[in-house]
Amino acid sequence: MKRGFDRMDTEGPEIEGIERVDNDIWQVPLGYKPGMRVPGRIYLSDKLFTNLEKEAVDQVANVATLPGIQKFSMAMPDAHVGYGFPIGGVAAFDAEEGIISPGGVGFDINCGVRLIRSNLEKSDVDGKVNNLLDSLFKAVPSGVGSKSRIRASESELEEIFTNGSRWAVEEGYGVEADLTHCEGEGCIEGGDPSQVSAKAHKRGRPQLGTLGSGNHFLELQYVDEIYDPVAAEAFNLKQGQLTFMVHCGSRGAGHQVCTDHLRNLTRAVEKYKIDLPDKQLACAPAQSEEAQAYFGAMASAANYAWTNRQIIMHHCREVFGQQMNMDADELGLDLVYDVAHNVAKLEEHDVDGGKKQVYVHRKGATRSFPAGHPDVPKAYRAVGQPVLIPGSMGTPSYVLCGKQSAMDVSFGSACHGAGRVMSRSGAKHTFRGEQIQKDLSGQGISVRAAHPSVIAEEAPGVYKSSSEVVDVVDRLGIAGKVAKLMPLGVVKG
DNA sequence: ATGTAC
Repeated sequence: MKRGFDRMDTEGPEIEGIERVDNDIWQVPLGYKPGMRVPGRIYLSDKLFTNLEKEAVDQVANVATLPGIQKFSMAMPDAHVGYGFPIGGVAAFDAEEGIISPGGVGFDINCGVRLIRSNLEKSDVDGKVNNLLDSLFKAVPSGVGSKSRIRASESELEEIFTNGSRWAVEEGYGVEADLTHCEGEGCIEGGDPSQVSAKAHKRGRPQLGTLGSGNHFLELQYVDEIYDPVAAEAFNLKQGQLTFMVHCGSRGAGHQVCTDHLRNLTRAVEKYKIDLPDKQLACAPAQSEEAQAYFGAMASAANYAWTNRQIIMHHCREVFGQQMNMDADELGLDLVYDVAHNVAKLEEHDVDGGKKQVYVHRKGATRSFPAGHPDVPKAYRAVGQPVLIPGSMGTPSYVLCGKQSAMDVSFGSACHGAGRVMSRSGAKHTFRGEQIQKDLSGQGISVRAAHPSVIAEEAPGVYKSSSEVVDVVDRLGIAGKVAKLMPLGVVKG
């Protein structure tokens, strides 16, 4: 196997000081680093353990030192090193005594995934995949700095930042059911456009309905396997069915929000005299002006991301209509669900035998609420929320459903994807985009990309096995496998 | 992830 050149590729068989406490559960004990207020927990199989970076474990321990952290500083099986907090990290902080930190959310605020089902079967697109991909590639601007034809006015942008994807539906980019089939109905309450800088407004205005770059994609897929027939029926999924996935985030607007507020919260660390093991953990007391300003801006960026995915989905539906020569009812391109992978949310959880309000930071982690939870859409209340896990390019994606254990062990959270094992720079040295594209084509998977280098950076070999990651959360009962989706064609940013 | 460094 080809290998890259940087430390992310080194296989570390032993990480001193961490302990296995159960199958797939590793503990970072209080003594691992000074100042830890709670232990760390890393949910990981033996096999994935060989890819675990020591620096990611150190980050789990660093997060455990933050004021007001509850139960454990956690990392999902797809964890790897991130800015301050690990990607794949989950941490909940007391809403009164705790902190809020942009590092716990990441730069791509509400990077997330939506899944669309259809009345079509795989065979219905035989010989049409390439035309569909070409049209999708044209309909959704992609790549770094891409812009759309939509120009939201200042008042429209403020509405999007405040209320999320409802604006898009009211403007005709979708239907009411798209909102009820979306995490939080496409909105985090508390979005505050006045905390979003003029620069972030300016970057966001021309980017509604654009895909972006990196691991973001549009994917034509089919249901290859059903694991849980009851949940699959609730989600309106069946064997052989054509599905469609959108993976993207808040583009330049979210990035700018993170940049702006990191600067502000770095100053707040001194003001509130918070002792940090790593400057990248910049944060402020949850109820402070600075933390609430960040939260309002972060919620705005999250709302922008949901609107972005809503508009992208609408344009893709139009493409399907034209290419398949079918109307909306015939196509049945209904939104199954949309999940955020990078957000902080104010939620109620059971802690120490009582209910508590906490700011749950999920950075590369999916909410995974179980059956019966009031925040699960009514249509899915009997089985749990859909948990959408995109594969890396050319590998399967998974649909899971939220399970009760998630509420007990991970503040209602599960993994979010495969997780990188090689950096982008390593990947560009190791792979050539044209060759990867050819290899995938040989497997029956067509790829379109804004630039070949993106294909190299996102080559299947730079990610862990999504199947292995998903199996860990399934075994732990954090989320249960419902269906496996295989790619037919991909549009990369 | 990102007007891919300020």
